[in-house]
Amino acid sequence: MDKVTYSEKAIEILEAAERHMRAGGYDAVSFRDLAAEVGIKSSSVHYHFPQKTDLGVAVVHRYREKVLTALGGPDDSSETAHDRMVRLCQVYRTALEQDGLNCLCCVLGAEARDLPDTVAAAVDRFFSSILDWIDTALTGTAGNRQTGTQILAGLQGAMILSMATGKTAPFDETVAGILDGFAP
Amino acid sequence: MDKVTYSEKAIEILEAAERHMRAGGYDAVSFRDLAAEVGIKSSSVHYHFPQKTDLGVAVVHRYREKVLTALGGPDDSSETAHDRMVRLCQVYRTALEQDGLNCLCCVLGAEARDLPDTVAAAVDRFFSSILDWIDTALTGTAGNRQTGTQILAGLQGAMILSMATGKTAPFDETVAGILDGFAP
DNA sequence: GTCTATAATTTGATAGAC
DNA sequence: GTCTATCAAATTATAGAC
Repeated sequence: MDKVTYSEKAIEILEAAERHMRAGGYDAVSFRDLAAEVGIKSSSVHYHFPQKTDLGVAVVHRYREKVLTALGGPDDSSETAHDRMVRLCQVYRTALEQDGLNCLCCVLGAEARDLPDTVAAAVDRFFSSILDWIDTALTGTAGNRQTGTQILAGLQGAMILSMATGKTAPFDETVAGILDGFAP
Repeated sequence: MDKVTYSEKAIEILEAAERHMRAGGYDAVSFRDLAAEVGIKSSSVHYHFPQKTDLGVAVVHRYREKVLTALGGPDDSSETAHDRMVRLCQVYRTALEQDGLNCLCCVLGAEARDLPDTVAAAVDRFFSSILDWIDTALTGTAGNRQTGTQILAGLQGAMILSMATGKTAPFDETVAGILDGFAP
């Protein structure tokens, strides 16, 4: 697979870049700010990630792996589809409540038209992977790709409303509606 | 009311700024680019909108009024709640298909944490106004504020998925799910 | 790996003439 | 209202020493 390993310092840079991107988008990341946060100079950040697009792609790929890991397997037969959707919603809620930050690909997806092509492609791949996960998680239910799209759209939109209003209520209300679709 | 009138040139600037913001967010707008697009110099743009935050707030307010106008009255008694929700979805779809651009407040809401306070407040007001419209439009049905939040979240998230994947299918599939909730 | 130094460009913003 | 001219700051990025 295309697993990549990073030095400790590179990981510090990736984490800082992710925070800034989730708060303000691709343009909210600056090499100088990142450098100051991890205690080096901006030219040293370029050593780890030559171009900003390299950093952007790496952040999105890493975020994708982190989310998929947090989601766990979508095909554990001891679970119901409802269990899995609860977990999906929980992963998003933790991101919102614990970090106080948006989903990375919610922010980048919104400004996708202006993103460098390689970064936009990584964002596209993120959504594709999450939809695949949901697809498998819903196997054997009335769920199909369309249901998965509706669920994912609801989660992304719910995050926007919560970030824009500064309240968690919109997110929770939307999630309640999503999970109701799986109640008996 | 707080209606504001603008000169023709100011309107040209507002329209250009809206396009850039809907494509790439607040930082995608530059006074020099706007100036070139409307055929004047950047210092002349500052004459119309002294600070960038002034421009940002004006764009959001103007967008809100345009969307509310496009939505029309939410309390026409000759319509059903379903009719009104179809119109709401149609307004969003037109924005996506005709302009090829995201909803302005979907982009700005996603990066709300890093926006200047006055701009973030304008985005908050936009969502509040749309939720009020939906609230009224659903009067007399099982609809309440929570249902409205779910519908609005679905629309915003659907736009993100469609912009990020470059396809309209995710939007249409999500809208179909939303409108199904009002079918007999 | 990290540094200093620097280049080339872009940004928001202002002063003052016309 | 628009212009020229300018500023201070920030941006991505590179060259070369240690």
